[in-house]
Amino acid sequence: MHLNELIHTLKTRRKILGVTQEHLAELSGVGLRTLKALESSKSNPTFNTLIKLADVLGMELKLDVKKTIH
Amino acid sequence: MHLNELIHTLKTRRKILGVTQEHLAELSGVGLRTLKALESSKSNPTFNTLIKLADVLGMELKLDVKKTIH
DNA sequence: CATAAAAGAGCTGTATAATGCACTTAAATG
DNA sequence: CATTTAAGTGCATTATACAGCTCTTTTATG
Repeated sequence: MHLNELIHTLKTRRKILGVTQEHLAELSGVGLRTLKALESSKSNPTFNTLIKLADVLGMELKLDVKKTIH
Repeated sequence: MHLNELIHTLKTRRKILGVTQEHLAELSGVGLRTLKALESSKSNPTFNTLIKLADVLGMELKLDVKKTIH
């Protein structure tokens, strides 16, 4: 999952939940400016930032060995 | 997946593949100093750094909605 | 279509991730 | 157990993530 895909996933999830950027920023502890920059592809977020957002959105980051369908 | 877990996963995978930090740094384009700091829990890596390492290690980062076993 | 709400951007300061180099410590190997 | 190789640390620099404030643009709503 590359950055654009991840951004899209986060953004879509936020909208599904009906949460504004401002509210998500408050809930997650991530700065509003940071969230805006992230969602508009203006940054390379840190792991901590992603985790904070994912937690509030009921999501999780996973790192797995790639599997091929055989 | 929180940071310590992710670090452990990366480190374990690197060792399974029998790759040194130095070699992984070269292959991934991540600075050796950066990799050392990451593996010894001295940093909060960026998404790009994680992707670079995951790619070389045959792994992938995923962001999914949490599921409960029901 | 006017107004309000949300999203995005410019400017800027601070904190820290990324990096290289040199050195130390730990682990592996003959 | 001496030597080599890998891993980890201190120091310093550069780049940039994070943050808040303000303003603009876009989207939603009456």
